[in-house]
Formats: sequence, structure tokens, C-alpha cells
Amino acid sequence: MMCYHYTVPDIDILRIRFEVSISKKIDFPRVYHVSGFVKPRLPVITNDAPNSIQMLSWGLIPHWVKDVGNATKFQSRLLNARSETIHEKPAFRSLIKSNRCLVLADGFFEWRHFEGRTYPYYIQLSTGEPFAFAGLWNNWTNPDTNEQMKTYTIITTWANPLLEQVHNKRKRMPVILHKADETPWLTVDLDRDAIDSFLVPFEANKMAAHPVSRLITTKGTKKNVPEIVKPKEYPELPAIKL
DNA sequence: CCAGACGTTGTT
DNA sequence: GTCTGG
DNA sequence: CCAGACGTTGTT
DNA sequence: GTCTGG
Repeated sequence: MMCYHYTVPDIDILRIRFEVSISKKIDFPRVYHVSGFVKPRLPVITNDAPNSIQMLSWGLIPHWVKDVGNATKFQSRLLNARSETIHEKPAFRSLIKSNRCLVLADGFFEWRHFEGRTYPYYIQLSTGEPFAFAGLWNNWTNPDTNEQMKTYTIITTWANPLLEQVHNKRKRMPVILHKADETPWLTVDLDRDAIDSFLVPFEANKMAAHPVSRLITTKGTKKNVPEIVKPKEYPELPAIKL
């Protein structure tokens, strides 16, 4: 896949892990689940302000979008950007050179399809540590109000052997950066090959995945609750083997 | 030249 | 089958 | 992505 | 803004 649903640590854990300052105006508790389709504002570190965390709206709006109606359409369609075509697509090719960012998280959700049913999984690093997805950001000006709106998208790549089995329909996964690559990713003057070297699947043996309940796709329930990431046994579901 | 798309999924 | 809402 | 809806009429 | 299709 892709990545349309993820989790975010609380502000104190982010401050320590990413060694950044955070505006006093920004404060939020842990996010146990957020869906990109509601255009949430979430913590991101951009290359033009690498020492601070900002709240950006998930779903990229290219600078040439002319009105709010189209901006909304683009947002829900540009939650992800394919790494394989990111240097060519009009929406991304200029941003990949100059507007890279870290999207702060500590887990994400994907769906496994098995015998006609859908099983949600929660995926983390084996250590449970926070990490950053590789992302692109953009500053869009609403022509009607002149208001600025910063938005971002998460870059995807082909699935590693773990995600091939979990996200078995699409076999894609979000790009997770190694900790040592986070600062280099935000360096402005990277050439194309250097950029591409980051856009690869994270090692499967450093990740863990477990099935969770269908709370995540149940209408009318609160989803930002600890139970949503709790492991759930499905007896009919074969184990994943690496 | 103008008009329209600009994306990821999944599905075929 | 296809669209909308989350 | 998944889940759930998928319509017209008339009336307010 | 920039590219593609007509």
C-alpha cells in the first residue's frame, strides 16, 4: 500500500527522539489512530525548519491548485506519492528537490486479505521506537483568503518480505527512514541518485506486525483509543513467516 | 493554439 | 459496479 | 484504504 | 506551473 492510517507518539516522546524544539502552542496526546481521509494536522519536520516540529495537514495540495474545492480533491488523493515516479509526476517533481520532510510516527495500519475477508494489521519497528516516514511538503495559498496552508504526503515504495504478506493485495509500504538518514534526507542539495537511495523498503527483520480488531473499520466508534492497536487472534488466519 | 490534467489505489 | 464518507 | 450506500416525490 | 492531447 500505502499508508493511509498511522499512529503518533505524544509530544514529549517526539521532542526527545527527534531532538527538536516545539512551540508552546503545540501540544497533543498520543494518537492511537488517524485516517488521512479526514485531512488531519499532524507533526512534521520540514527541511526549511529542521530544528522544530510543525503541524501540517496530511494530503498534499500542489501550488497550482486554484480553489478550495479542488484543493480538497487533491488532498484526499495525494496522501501518498510513489517513489518510482516521484521525479516525473507534476505534483511532486519540484518538491522532491527542495521540499522534503520527516513525518513523525510510531506505527501504521495495513489490511491483509485472506479468503475473501479483510484483516487489519498494526505494524511497528521491532523496538517499538518512534520513526519518520519520508515525505514531501508544500505551502499552498488559498487564493480567496490569502491564507497559507502547509500540507504533506508520505512516500511509498515496494513492500519488504513482511509487508508483502500483510499488505498482500498491493505489496507496497511507506518509506521509513533509518535514524541516521533523517538529517541527510532534509539536506537541500541532494542529487537524484542520493534521493533515490533513501526511497527503499525498511528491513523486514527490524519490523513487527500483528492483527488487530476490526474496530478500525467499524462505523460510529471512537478509533483514537488504545484498544485499536491491541493484538487480536483470528484462529482462521495463517501465521506470517519470514 | 487552447483545454484539461496534474494521483494512488485496485481491477481488468 | 461505483461512489461517498471517514 | 474499508464500509456502506446506491432513489424520487413532495413538503417544510 | 507545466505538460499532453487535440
